[in-house]
Parts: sequence; structure tokens; C-alpha cells
Amino acid sequence: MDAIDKKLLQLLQTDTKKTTKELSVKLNLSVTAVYERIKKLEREGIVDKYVALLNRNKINKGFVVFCHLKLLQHTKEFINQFEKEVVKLNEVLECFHVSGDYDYILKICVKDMEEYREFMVTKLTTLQHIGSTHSTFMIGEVKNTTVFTV
Amino acid sequence: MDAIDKKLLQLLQTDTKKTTKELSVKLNLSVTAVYERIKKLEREGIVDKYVALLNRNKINKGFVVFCHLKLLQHTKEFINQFEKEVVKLNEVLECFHVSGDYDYILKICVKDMEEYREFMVTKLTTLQHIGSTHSTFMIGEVKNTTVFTV
DNA sequence: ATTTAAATTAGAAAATAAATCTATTTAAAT
DNA sequence: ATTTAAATAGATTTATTTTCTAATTTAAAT
Repeated sequence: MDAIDKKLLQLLQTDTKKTTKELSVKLNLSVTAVYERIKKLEREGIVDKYVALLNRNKINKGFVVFCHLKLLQHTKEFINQFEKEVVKLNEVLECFHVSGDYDYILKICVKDMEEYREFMVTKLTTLQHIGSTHSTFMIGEVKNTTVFTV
Repeated sequence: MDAIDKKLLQLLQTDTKKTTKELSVKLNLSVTAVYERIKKLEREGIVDKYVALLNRNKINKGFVVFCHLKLLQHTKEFINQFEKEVVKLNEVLECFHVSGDYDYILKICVKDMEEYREFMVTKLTTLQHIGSTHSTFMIGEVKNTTVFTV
């Protein structure tokens, strides 16, 4: 992983529709050299996947909520059961098990407050073993990137 | 935006390396039809961009921290200045302005606790107008997707 | 400094895919 | 029924990716 790879990863993380030819110009390499470097990064699992990112606001997912959640108990059974169920909820884009005052931080994307209420009442709080939840609402997006500086 | 578009968006959000031919098979359409639908979704801004997602753990970014942060005051000047500076920090992948007990939730990715300490001391806490911070550490990733169910 | 092996790179050729074009179909409105 | 606009299919052109071979570079050992 040299400086060229880092630059290449930067470019791939930003836009995968650039042709290998375009990348080769930016990196001062031949097309083949770039091609082989990309394949290597893929083989090594550093590049995980190529995806399209959507504009939340154009698909009625502009209402973002961070939900801090506690379980009733921290038994393996309760944890496993909760985690197994929460991943199935489409509104939950992210769920991290965390240290501290609560057990999980969830990022939830829905259309508006009404839809959030509906989600809470009919989906989230029907999961078993939930002790308490605390919702924090996004009022502005300052930074939101998938790009790591390697 | 019909059912085919929704299915197409699902596929694009999961893997953009599928050829239009492969997509056309999955969607029971001709290559051209798929091609035109993709271009339309791009024109409308529903598809925002195409990116490569990296494996955090392979690039020394496996230590994830959620930092809850308060400003000293909520003046426009303090807010603007903080937001202008925080976006420049490469370790901060996400920063959301939120309602509630604190003002911002940050997602920070670094190598380990040592690097996090270094980041806090030399970068984050040197920003102006910060009142307090509270760090919560990820101990497990239950779900982490960029895929919206449209 | 020289040798050696491995990795990387370049350029050309082949294979594959994207983009364009024309004609046809479909669905909605009149 | 007829018109219109949008969506689709198939064929063609254009562009890109992938493979192949050979040359070059790099790093380690002598």
C-alpha cells in the first residue's frame, strides 16, 4: 500500500464511474498498472464493494433519527434475539453495539415524524427485551461521507 | 418510480459492477430499457453517486467512536465556525447537528484507542467554542448499510 | 557493485460492455 | 378510433475492460 494506492483508493471512494484510462491519467500510470492495482485492492478485501448512493431527500428518507437504546438485561440470549430482529428493520440503516450509558445506537431514516412515530409504535418497540429508548433528531447534516482517508 | 425502478435501485445500491445485461435478466427487461431507467434515476438525482466502500478493518479504521458534543453557545457565529472546522477532520466521517441534550453527534473512525486519544487532544478539542464532549465506543457492528428500501 | 527473483508496468490485441440509433410497442388522453 | 408521449426492443457503433506478452523496475542477497 503505497502513495499511489492511497490516491487510487481516494478516487475510487469518490467516484467509480471514472474509466481506468481516466484514473491512469490522474495517477500517471498505464491503464494496465491501474487495472492491476485495483484488482489487488479487491483481492485483499480492502475494496469491499461498489455501490450506488442515493439522495435521501429524493426518496422520502430525509428524516434521520438517532435512537439510543437499552436492553432490559445483558444476557447472551436477550442480546442475540434483539440483534437478530433489529437487522430486519428496513428503516434501521445502522445499529452499533456500544459501551456506556446505553447499549445500542441506531440510525433510522424515514419520511417524517409521523412515519417515525409509526415505526416506533409498530416496529421498534415491539421487539423483545427493550428496556428504554431515547430518540435524537437530526436537524442538519454537517458532514456525511463514506470516504476514509487512508 | 414504479416497482421496477425500486427493484433496480435495490440492485444498484447493492452492487454497481453488475452489467446492464445482468440487470436486464433480473428485471425481465431489455438492456436498453434498463439503461434508460438508470439514466433517468441519475438525471433526477435519485442516484447521487457511485462509490467504492472499503473494509474499515483492513485500513486501520476499525475503532469507531460516537462523540456527543455541546457548544458553549448557540450563536450563529459559533455554529458556523465549528461546522466549518469539523468537516476538515478526516477522522470524522459523519457529523450531524441534532436536537436534544447535545448539539452534535459525530462518528469518528481511527485505528485504536491511542489514535483516538491523539485525535481528541490534538484535533477535536482544539476546535473553538466546544463546551463538552462525551465519547461512546463501538463494541460491535450489528448493522451498517447504505441501502435504503425505497 | 552484481545477480537474482519477484513484482510492477507498458503496449497491443481480444473480449466485453456501454451508448446510440431507429423502429416498434404501449398507455393515456382526446 | 386517433393522436401523442413515453417506454421498450434489437441492431449498430463506440468505448472500455480484460488478457497477453514482453520489458522494466524494485528489493534482497551475495
